[in-house]
Amino acid sequence: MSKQSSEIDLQIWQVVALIPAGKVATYGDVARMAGLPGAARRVGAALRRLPEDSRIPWHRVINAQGRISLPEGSVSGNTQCFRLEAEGLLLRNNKCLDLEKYRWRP
DNA sequence: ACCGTGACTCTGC
DNA sequence: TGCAGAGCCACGG
Repeated sequence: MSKQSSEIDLQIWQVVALIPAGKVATYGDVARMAGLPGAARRVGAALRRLPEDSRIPWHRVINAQGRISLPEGSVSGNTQCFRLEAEGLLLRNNKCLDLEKYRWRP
């Protein structure tokens, strides 16, 4: 891994770390707040590189449709779903949540 | 430097 | 509501 790419990952992780419990942000939001407007895909890549034991609340990052972008049934996907519910977020139809209600607006 | 890739997003049919 | 297409950005081979 190059030093610069790690810098961007750190930037993204720092933004994600700011999302309060009970709130969520979309990949696009995180990218914009990290100074990388339009680089939503880059955010996903950064989260994928997070260490397994990281305390960064990566589960609070969802897609623009209010749904979990991880494959349904995957270990990480279930973990994200579980953690969101643990924070009191209601998943409509068991997979969709109300962005208007839970979206983090700094 | 070129090209394929992806935990994305928006538009249109 | 669902899916395909086309932008999108940065990375890695």
